[in-house]
Amino acid sequence: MSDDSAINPPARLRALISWQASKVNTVGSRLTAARMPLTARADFAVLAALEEGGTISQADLGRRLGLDRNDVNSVVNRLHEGGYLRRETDPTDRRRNIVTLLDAGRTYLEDLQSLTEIVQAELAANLTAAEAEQLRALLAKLLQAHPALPS
Amino acid sequence: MSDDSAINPPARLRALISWQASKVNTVGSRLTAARMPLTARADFAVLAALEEGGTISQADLGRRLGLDRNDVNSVVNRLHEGGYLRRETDPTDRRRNIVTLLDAGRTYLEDLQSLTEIVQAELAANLTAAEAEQLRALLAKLLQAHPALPS
DNA sequence: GGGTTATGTTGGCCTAGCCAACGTTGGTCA
DNA sequence: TGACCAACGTTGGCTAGGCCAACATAACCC
Repeated sequence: MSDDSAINPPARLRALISWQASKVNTVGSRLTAARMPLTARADFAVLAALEEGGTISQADLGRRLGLDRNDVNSVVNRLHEGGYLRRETDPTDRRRNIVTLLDAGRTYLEDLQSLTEIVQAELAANLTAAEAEQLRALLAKLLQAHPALPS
Repeated sequence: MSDDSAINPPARLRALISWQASKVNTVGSRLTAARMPLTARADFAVLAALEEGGTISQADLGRRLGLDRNDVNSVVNRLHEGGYLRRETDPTDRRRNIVTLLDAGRTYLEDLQSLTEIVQAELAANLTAAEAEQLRALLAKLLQAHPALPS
């Protein structure tokens, strides 16, 4: 079998955290796509932010999630059309749309949580629990030094 | 300053390796884009594979890099038009295009290597050298359990 | 009261990953 | 040998994601 040698990526790439992260991201997308529509990832992010943050504006959602305003907008549109959240203009600041999680959104969130946990387990299948925790800690520490949004 | 609390992503997301990897990938893209055109990443991958693997076919390139055949094709097109590599049909198997790195490709590769190292340092700015090495090892171990390509 | 800033919204661009289909070529096996 | 099957390169297209620009409205500041 020459599979192993053929599949091995070049050392110059294996040395790059950015390349590895890109590949982990790709594998995660594939595992996710096997269990839910890909757009459910963004849904999950917004729902989780609402569940944790309560009623917040779309702009705040974007800042917490590291998403652009217009991208938040399209996700909120989708979730609103699905009846998962309520969207109303903030009476104290009429520029803002404040968004509130509805009960349907909570159940949707928990459904996605279950599927997500399966995907995480598959993704980290080769790691012990301690290694997975270490990996999360290192990734978090790396991310801590960088802004969630470009500007 | 309510920045810290506002910027913090929800715990449900922080617990996901896939979400963290996606964010690291995004940050890496941003840092990369500040130093080179984004397409140079794919160039770098192909050039590195050629430098390490010698003369190989496009299909082999795809397998080593985890890229789809048509994506390899477009990168090879770009590099060929730039005069960085030679592309000829394999005399022993006329289905294949075998691709060879040229001198211009080597210098281009080294140029990208320099820029890439800067980006890696910026990306891992918050990690010690030991932590960065640990992170690379954990990501590699995670990736080991997954195929580079879907099918 | 005038300029600046934040917000939501629309529209668009590019990269990346993926899939389908086609013609060509090589391999298999009946 | 001939007929099917697999691999390859190539073209074309789809989706998601990250990003930017522009606009109107609304709040803020001095």
